[in-house]
Amino acid sequence: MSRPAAKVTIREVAERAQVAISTVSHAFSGSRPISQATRERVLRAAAELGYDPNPSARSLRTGRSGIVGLVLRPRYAVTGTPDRAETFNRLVGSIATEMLRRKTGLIHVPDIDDPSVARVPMDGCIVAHPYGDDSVLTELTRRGIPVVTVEEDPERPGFPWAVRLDYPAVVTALLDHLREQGARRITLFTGTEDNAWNRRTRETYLAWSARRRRTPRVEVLSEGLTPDDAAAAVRPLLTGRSRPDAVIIATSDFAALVTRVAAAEGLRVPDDLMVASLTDTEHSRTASPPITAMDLNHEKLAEHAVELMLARLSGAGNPGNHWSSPRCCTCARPPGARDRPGRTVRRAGADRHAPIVDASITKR
Amino acid sequence: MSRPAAKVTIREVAERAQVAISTVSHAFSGSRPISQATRERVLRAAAELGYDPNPSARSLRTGRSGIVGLVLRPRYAVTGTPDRAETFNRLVGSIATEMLRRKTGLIHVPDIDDPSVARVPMDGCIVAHPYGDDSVLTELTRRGIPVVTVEEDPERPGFPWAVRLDYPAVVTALLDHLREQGARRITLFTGTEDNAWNRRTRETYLAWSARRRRTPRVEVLSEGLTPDDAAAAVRPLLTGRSRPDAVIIATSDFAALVTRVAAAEGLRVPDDLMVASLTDTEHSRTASPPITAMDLNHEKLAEHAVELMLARLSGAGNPGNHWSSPRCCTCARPPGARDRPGRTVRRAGADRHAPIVDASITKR
DNA sequence: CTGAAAGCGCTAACAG
DNA sequence: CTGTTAGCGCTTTCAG
Repeated sequence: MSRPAAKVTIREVAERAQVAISTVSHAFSGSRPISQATRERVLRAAAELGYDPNPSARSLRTGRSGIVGLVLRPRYAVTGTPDRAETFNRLVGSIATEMLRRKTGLIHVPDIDDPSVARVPMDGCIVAHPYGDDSVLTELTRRGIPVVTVEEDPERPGFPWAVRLDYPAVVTALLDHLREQGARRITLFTGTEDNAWNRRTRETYLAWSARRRRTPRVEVLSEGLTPDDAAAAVRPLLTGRSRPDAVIIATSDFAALVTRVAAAEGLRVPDDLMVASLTDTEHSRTASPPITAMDLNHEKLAEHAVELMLARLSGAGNPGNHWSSPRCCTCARPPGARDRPGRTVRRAGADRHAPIVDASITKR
Repeated sequence: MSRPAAKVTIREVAERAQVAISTVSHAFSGSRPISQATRERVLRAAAELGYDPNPSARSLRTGRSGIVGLVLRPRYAVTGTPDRAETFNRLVGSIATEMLRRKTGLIHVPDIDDPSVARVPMDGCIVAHPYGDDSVLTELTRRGIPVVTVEEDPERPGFPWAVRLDYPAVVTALLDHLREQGARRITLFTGTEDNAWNRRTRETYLAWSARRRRTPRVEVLSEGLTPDDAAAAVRPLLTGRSRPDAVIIATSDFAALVTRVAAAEGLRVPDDLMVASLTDTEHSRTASPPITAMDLNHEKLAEHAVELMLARLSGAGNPGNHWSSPRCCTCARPPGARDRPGRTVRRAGADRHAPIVDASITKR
């Protein structure tokens, strides 16, 4: 019982149970008929010795580890502000929880680009928020590791194993909301991270502006800026004769910062300046004055990404065929397509795509 | 370059480079002298073939995987309320971030008790918030896997590889704060989870009550209760002639709930009833009326747990000897001991213990 | 400095 | 139904 924890192998179990090692193996896996008597003898011997199968040996032999990797791409997600940490934590927590439910190991993959870092045994890998033409996707593909992404790599529009967010719908709703509140000149402060989040939101903003015959105004604000630098960059853009009466700021911590800058400039929020952000965090939820925010719905993204990964690993040839939970998704809609509110559009070939998750906006 | 991602082995690299496979191995590991010419030939062959060492084969051979496991014990942390999720996410996120910094793989271990679930290759395992006489600790120890815990198993007080929280100091501070605000009858609502959090806070409450010559009043509220059941259980205890003028409720979501129950009973918070919680979440931070809360300081716990784990894996015989970051810790203080504010106590043998992290309270 | 060979512990043919 | 055996891909002696 309280044996000194020496690692006991299948061979010792076989000896003690007086059977061949293959019998022990099969007694556990059930992959071939074993007489009741033998099975019991084996299991008892194993229990007495405290046998525990060596996962590396098993993986080496079978070629599978039963482990899924996770890589979170955004540079500023890990280091950085509490807001970024919150976003990171929410996604990681959701994926971990979902994997736990599925009783499958999830491993945070350390530095896939650094050759000096030890490789990790994974059957597949979830890559969250990839960049355009993402190098990690390239590398994993080269290694032959099946990948599922949370949000698409914007340079790989045809990649079918991506869970997408429906940006056009939600960003349009956000813009319409601001407009209904009286906004006439909306400036978008976008980030420098080249991912779907920045790209799609910008595209949607431009398309909306064109449709509404408004002059778009896009400013770039690096996610890596210090609060002071960000404030300094934003300040001159909030004043002057053509100043905006509403701003959309990608990162929520910068959004909170903008409200302070505005106050310092004598602008009242939201009367003189409405502020909205493209990610929802505690900051945006509790800011005073209030900040309207887009919720990326990490929990749903995670749930679907995990489901998609497991489907892919169990041999699904393409995402659509084996997809089982179209609940919150509009799977029929090809990426980029927009449908009218309340209307479901079905198109040929659409079932070859992974689902699109609905984001939402919280109006404040 | 864009080879069809067939897994290439060390043998093929050896063939292409016209060397023995052991030479290839050593060319990568640098564990024996290799001539410059051969090394280059090997590395080029590897690059051309897209060689990627098989981690399972390596682990099988070396006996180490370079991966650390993570198990989060509290039953209600994963499923359950948003508050629990936040607590879970914060801890998981912090540990993941810290492990990433250390370029070491972190794996969420699925269901260690369930024999049908595939084992996972880990060199060590971090167990967060273990129960008293925790079965997972027992099992891991039996398997000979080095363990570090976040908070101690209350039934294993001598276990040195535990990062502890300084409950006496912070809970006493919390009680003193309530008392200074005028609280005369403080009731503690404790949970049913048998872990350090519940035990230590209760002990401290009882000790404080004895010291202050107050009659302690402890009520038990299972963490698994639905909000409705929790409300129903709490309601009668808030009223009556000997009703408390302050309550400390372990879980913050129940704390928020108590404020609602109190309001429904016509009690004003905090005038008629002060409310404090033993964990800090967005709920407690933003509740109105305000909730004083204890912050478990997950980030620091995580940082220290990871550091301790890596120290243990690199052969540290005991925690104290290899401990390098006593910044926020009062390592000299044996578990349970209290020192006077602003005074550092050093005791013999204290360096054999892992650090004690300071929690804090946020007064609201 | 390099090669040959022995396994790490397990699974999956293939024989009985 | 059970036993024997050949490796999975790698590291590490031990010889040259």
